[in-house]
Amino acid sequence: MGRQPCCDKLVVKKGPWTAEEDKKLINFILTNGHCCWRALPKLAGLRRCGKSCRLRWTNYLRPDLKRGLLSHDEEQLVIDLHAHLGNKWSKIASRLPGRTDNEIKNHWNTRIKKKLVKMGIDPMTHQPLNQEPNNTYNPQNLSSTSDDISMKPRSGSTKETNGTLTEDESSSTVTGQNNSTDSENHLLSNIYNDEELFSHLWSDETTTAEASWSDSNDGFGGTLYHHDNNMSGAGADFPIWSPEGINGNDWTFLDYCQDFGVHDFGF
DNA sequence: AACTTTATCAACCGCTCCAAT
DNA sequence: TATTGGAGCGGTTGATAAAGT
Repeated sequence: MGRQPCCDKLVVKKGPWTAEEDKKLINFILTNGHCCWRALPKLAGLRRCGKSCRLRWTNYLRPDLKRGLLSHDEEQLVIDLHAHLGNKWSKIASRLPGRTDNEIKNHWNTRIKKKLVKMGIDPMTHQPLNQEPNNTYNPQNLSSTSDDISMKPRSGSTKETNGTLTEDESSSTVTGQNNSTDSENHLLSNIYNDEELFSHLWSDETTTAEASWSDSNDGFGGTLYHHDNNMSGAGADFPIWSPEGINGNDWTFLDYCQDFGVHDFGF
């Protein structure tokens, strides 16, 4: 007996989500939470697969999402984390508040990968190209060739035990020029400079960001939403939310709701 | 201006993981 | 312990925009 498909492929709609569908999904989750993704589409009146709803929510509609291009520091952190974790995009994303695994994966494949190759670094091994993976990695060879990404030296071998990195990784630092905002820089530099905090971030325990999301998930009480000024392109047409309410708060979640009609969200 | 190529990103697919039974 | 089914993850695709010729 085969396994039942997650949804009736003949009934479910595919392709880009419409504003109307977004509205239904947001409205339902705000009101009821997402108890069961499989059952959600029917309950919410959507002709979508539960998986599709989950993806849409986690990658696009979630209120704590920070959209727009990754800042230099975020990019640097992704490279660093990728060197430790490999293509574990969800784990990497969990270290970058407001970023999704899909977003990071896309960014890696479309931008970072190319930059690293351009710099003569193998994106998969993080070793210089034309060099055996086991050979000693010498970051000084790279610093002169890197344009806007600098690779930090790997201290010791990459180790991960049950998802928790050992101490010599936790003390690693990220260097490089940046073009992100002062607040981001301050935040990130504090993280990097605080070994204890960084060590904590390496652990698999729930991060502060995740916790804050959890806190705000019960109807988003007390959560501040903001528009990320850095966003660009198509993303600018969609809601940009973050729980911290930093970086200039000129577009709130409620504004977005207003576009649909606040009443539609049950407020 | 028209066409082609390249880049980007939202969304889908199929698989694995893991909790419940 | 084995089975089942939901959730989540990573790879890939396809549509669209932007850049180049």
